[in-house]
Amino acid sequence: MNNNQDSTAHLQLFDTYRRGLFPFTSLLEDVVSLYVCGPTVYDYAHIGNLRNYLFVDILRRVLEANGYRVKHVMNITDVGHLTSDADSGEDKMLKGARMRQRSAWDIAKYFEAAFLKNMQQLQILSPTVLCRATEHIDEQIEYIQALEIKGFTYQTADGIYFDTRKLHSYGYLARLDIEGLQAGKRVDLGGKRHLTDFALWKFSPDNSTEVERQMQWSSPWGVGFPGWHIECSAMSERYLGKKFDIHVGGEDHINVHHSNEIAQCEGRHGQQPATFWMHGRFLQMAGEKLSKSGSSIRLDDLISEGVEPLALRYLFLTSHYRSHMQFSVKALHSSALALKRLRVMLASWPDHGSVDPVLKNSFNRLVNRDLNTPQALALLWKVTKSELCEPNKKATILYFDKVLGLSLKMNPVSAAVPQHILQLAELRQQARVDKNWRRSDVLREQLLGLGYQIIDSAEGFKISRK
RNA sequence: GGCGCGAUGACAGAGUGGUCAUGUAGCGGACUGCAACUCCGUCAACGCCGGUUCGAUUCCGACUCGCGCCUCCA
Repeated sequence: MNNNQDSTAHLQLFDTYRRGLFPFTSLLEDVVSLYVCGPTVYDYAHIGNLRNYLFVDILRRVLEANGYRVKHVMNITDVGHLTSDADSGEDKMLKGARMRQRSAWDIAKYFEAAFLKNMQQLQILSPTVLCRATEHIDEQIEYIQALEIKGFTYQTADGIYFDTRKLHSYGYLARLDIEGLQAGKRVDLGGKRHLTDFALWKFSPDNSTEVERQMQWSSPWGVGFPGWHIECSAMSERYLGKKFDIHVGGEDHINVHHSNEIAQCEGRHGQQPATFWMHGRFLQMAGEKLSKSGSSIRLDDLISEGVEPLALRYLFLTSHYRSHMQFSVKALHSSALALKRLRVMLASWPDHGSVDPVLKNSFNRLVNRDLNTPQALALLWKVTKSELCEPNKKATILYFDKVLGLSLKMNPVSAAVPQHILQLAELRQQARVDKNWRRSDVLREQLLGLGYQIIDSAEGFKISRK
């Protein structure tokens, strides 16, 4: 909407379903309905998880920059496999040790809060609706009943399953080769009829030797809990209807989770739920993906090493969301430095300039081309070196920052400096006046060790966090 | 075994059939008591082999290497 410019300026997004870049048009005139597969809250989010939500945040901001209001729904998967039976080893032992004496419900609540805090630290806008799987059990049961009535389900010893053979289109999103999969299957089918069939409802183990599940509900099929995929279908429909504009998730969801969501929706309504399917690629470290169970890095780890959260945001924006990114502390530091330099530069420029219309246009064009933040950042740096007057540079860059979300207006130099630090800095200044170079160098080293950097100038000195 | 993705300078990472990405680092210089900050200047790349083309890092094909999903995972 309201893109009165040429066609290249119109928002274009990559749709996994059609495997290509397409002009974005919304179902309703000025509202975009967006569903995001949120976190499973059984552990801390690592920075790879966070990258994906940052991608969503950019999408949201770009949509808003295009004049849309965004109805942004994200689920919290708080139905986990947090049973007391250890069916997948060491990871759960670690969790148990960390969270000893706490129920599955408490754990979900705890990690949800930790996740939301990370969102805030990265200046990721809150969804307009945040919905928990455990609070929508009725909708899920109803959804399964609807599928049952249409004949897409069957029962096995451990649950109710979706029969994927009943849908000719199954797996189209992932371009799955069903026959090939079947031929090369590596997993035991259990009671399933076909490899791609999946659980809609799982029965609680009624074996008395096993400790009772902490999270379970009664249903028409018996006591149990919902399958992995049904929550997203049930909740997206609840909040956005059976057809909405954009569905987002990580690349790992293409093959299974989203294929199954589509299957559920096609089973019930005869159509797939979203116009656009968008997927963020993984962050990697040393060439490998990060994982919740293996070695991973959390935002809190970085913060405790003195890294500002928004430096991570900057780093992520230097790559495209559809590329794998190699994370390293070195790269993070280079981003932190770049970010700081931008802020110092902006702080030194006068306010009350006006946004340059040509550059504004170029910026919008870049982010409208499938959220090309790397090029948008490159443009930003070009603005700093452009012929514009300083107030206008500043206004233009702050306009960019509405999408980038880097708090470029923050002035690192004027940030509060503790009194004792300031005193040291003044002692050093006095030593310099006395030409006591040795003493002044010692004090400078000391301040640096405390994380503060002195910037000398003709008029005196300034001090800022390193 | 099935499906898919990638290979760009020291690092991170865009992009393009023939002109510069960008940031950090490096190098040279200015500034400085010495530094830092800042400023000016500067080096540097497109995995390998063929093909298409006047011309390919960019298009096509083979190869090598790497990665993801198929099992909870963004």
